[in-house]
Amino acid sequence: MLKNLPKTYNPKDFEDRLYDYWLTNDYFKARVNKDKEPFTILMPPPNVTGNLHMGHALNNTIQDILTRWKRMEGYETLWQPGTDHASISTEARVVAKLRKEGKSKEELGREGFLEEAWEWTRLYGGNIKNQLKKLGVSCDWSRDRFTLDEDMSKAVEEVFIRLYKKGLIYRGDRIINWCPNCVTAISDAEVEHQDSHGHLWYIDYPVKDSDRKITIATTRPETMLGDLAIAVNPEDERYKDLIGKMAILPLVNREIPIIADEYVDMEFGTGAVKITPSHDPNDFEVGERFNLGHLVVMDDKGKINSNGGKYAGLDRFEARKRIVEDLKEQGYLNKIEEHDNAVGHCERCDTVIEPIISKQWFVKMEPLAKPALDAYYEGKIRFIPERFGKIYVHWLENIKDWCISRQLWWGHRLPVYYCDDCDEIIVSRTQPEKCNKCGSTSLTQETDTLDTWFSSALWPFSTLGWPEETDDLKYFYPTDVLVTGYDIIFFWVIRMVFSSIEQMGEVPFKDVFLTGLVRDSQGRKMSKSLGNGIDPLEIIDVYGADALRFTLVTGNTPGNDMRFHMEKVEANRNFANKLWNATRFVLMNLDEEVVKEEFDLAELEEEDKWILSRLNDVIKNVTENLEKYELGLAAQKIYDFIWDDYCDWYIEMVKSRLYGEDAKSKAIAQRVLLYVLKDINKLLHPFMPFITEEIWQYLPNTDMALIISQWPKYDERLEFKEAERAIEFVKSSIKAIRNARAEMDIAPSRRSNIIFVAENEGVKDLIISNKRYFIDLASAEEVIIRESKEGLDNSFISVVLDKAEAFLPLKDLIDYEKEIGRLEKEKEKLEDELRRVEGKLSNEGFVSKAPEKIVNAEREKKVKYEEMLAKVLERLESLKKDMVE
RNA sequence: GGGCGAUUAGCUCAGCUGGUUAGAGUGCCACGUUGACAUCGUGGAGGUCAUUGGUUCGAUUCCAAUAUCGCCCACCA
Repeated sequence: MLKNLPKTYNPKDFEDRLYDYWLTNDYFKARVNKDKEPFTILMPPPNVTGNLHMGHALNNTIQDILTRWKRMEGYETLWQPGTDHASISTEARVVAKLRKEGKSKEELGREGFLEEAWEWTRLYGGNIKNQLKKLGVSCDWSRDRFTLDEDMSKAVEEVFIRLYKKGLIYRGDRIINWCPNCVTAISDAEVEHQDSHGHLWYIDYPVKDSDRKITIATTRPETMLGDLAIAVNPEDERYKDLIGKMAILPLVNREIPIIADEYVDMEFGTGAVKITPSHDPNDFEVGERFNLGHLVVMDDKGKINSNGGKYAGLDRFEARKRIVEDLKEQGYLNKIEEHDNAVGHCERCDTVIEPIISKQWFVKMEPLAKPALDAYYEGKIRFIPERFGKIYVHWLENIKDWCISRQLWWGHRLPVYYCDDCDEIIVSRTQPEKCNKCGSTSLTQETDTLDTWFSSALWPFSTLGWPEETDDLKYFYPTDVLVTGYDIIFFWVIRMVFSSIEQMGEVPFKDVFLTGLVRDSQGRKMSKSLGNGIDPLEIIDVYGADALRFTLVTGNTPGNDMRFHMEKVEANRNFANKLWNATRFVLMNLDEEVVKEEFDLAELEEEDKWILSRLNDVIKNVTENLEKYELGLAAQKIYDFIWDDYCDWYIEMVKSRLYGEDAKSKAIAQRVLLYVLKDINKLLHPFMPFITEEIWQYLPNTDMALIISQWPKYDERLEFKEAERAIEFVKSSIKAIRNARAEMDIAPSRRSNIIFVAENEGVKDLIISNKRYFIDLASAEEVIIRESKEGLDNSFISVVLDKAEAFLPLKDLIDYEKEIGRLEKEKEKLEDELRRVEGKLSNEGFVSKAPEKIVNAEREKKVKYEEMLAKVLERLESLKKDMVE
């Protein structure tokens, strides 16, 4: 006797156990194997101290589906996991923790602080990995990497040094984005522009040796402390005579020149603009052109520094208020206008960014961007969906140099040493003994660390052992597909592309599958501050990982945001339950001895052929969908096949055989049931790995784990188009009969004879050979075939079918009015259809230009509808006549 | 200021290269305790596929414009 499944589907009973089972059997492990094609996916490394959120759940589910599917297809699959040190974020959290303890970063010093940070990482670092495991991810944990691992760091240094030697990394004074809260420079990508309602302050600057004034407009009046000029457009008639004169900076009484530069827009404001080279990127450029020099008036915390005179020490926003007050008081404030503009905010802490001149390290982007663009144009990189290619191109075409130095400690320290005596810069992996210029032995290492994305940009090859030429690297690189959120294209995707092309000479991945955002049920972004986040782990706890996974991939297309509804998770849990119970049913009806043999093609009955043929189709379509990354469609097809075809029809059709006396027929049914069930579990496995593996363990004749079983293949011997047509006829007839009965309020339990009158021998045979289904599924007492309609009067319900008519003798129940109503409805439906078809066919253009196949199909429909309509009309007339009498 | 996406049943969404009686889940209504499943079964109601043009024999599907919502990019002080 076969062991059967527990009575209720309870994912908690087996999900963790199966994950351990897969792990201990090394099924996730990838090895260089020359006999197989490799398939590689890089997991976007989550923040090491982070927690699993729906975004992770979504993209890791997708990656796992692809990985499991490819593994079953026979590829040597590597899904490379790892975590990211997330410098700014982690450092901020450690700093916050220290603050709570009354300590500060500075007190502890660099080493002490790093110890704390490592401790923190050890404490929380495992969380996200364990959470991912709950989801069922089949990545190779034996290859787990952390961006601060020694070999990862080695790769980082190597790339830094190479780029420096090539002149692609430089140090310089540039306007960068400064976050006064994080106290570090950040890159352009890390700045978020937010529209805000602000003001435009018009300030009068007196012109020296004149009674004239020149009025400028500014959104940041506090920066006037650092003004080094006023600029006007050279073509501007209003100011031509002032060019070359000096203006007097109000409040500080410093003299600044009035200069002319094309950059000034005559239409905006007053056409005159204050130039603050140290606090504005445009002004910086003007300053360079005119050699204005620099004057920084703010410190790293966003406070006015000693160059700000009496305002020194004030926070920038406080200073703004005071300066405006003072200007007003002293009569310099001309007017204030409402003004909307986009203000840069720190992507991580939401603080208003301060553009400020600062000495930082940069990657020269132009030479790196070019090959990355070419790769795209040459089709070496493909985006799914395609539209994101435009975003990629646009960013690369407008790229600016990448500021990579951060004033943080948690991260990769720049491999840079400065000579204390001659300021020589030495880039070296280890501390040089002496300065190679002046010979001084007094050298200091750069204190800055690198942007976190500098290290994750190398992930595609650093994880495979680069710069060593490892076998892994040769075999698994380049990777096949990257699955990530569209919000990370600039941060990560692009940087991996140019870094990989530069170092490896080849793109890091062929396809980029972009996911959308998972929103809450009201369409809002899930966020901590709103408190509307849904914890994937709680969902898994209640409904199981399979239900969650299925929810995340169905009814969703790449790159589109989705809303998360609990009802959907529930529906998918129900689906799992359905499969569970279908399996229970099958198992309790299998004879172990019987199913040891496979079914014989010659002995198949009609519905066997039908389900096998349908399965064959599903295999083909699902595989095609997966190849095109149409995961949602693939999932839907499997779902429909299992629920509709297998459970609702095939199992129901086969029941009488299982309970019947015909041993041979019964045996075949058992074998087909099992055969199809096995393939169902295979097809569903990538999507719902746990329940399918669990079921697999109970199925007879399975000698290995489902996870490493072979993906089903389309088999042309199992294509039975004729049987499909036959069963489709049976199904639609049963539905029509059920429908008629329901509309006539006849309880399903009340059986009645069904009398068929067929129009030709073929249909007649079809009905005879499928008799039993009408008994089992359409509440037939007995199925009777008659040659003509004679005697089938109005005491019978008439169900008009294609090329046949069914009659249900329900004399005592029949309600003429109801029956007329039902047939009227049928009539209208047919008439509508007929009108549509006739409209088409009477269209000259359609008949002459449309493909013959389409035209013929319409012609067939026309005949069919006409025939059916005639029958309906005949019946209606007869009924109405009867009514009158 | 540029670019992009969405608009299909009450709700959430599929619908891939133009031809289907436009689908699913959920919700709603009616019926159902048949030996896998009430986390179920059977049936039903519910859509002029945002609007307007265009291409075409034929448009939910392709093109253009409009409207509404949303997103991304951008140094107009």
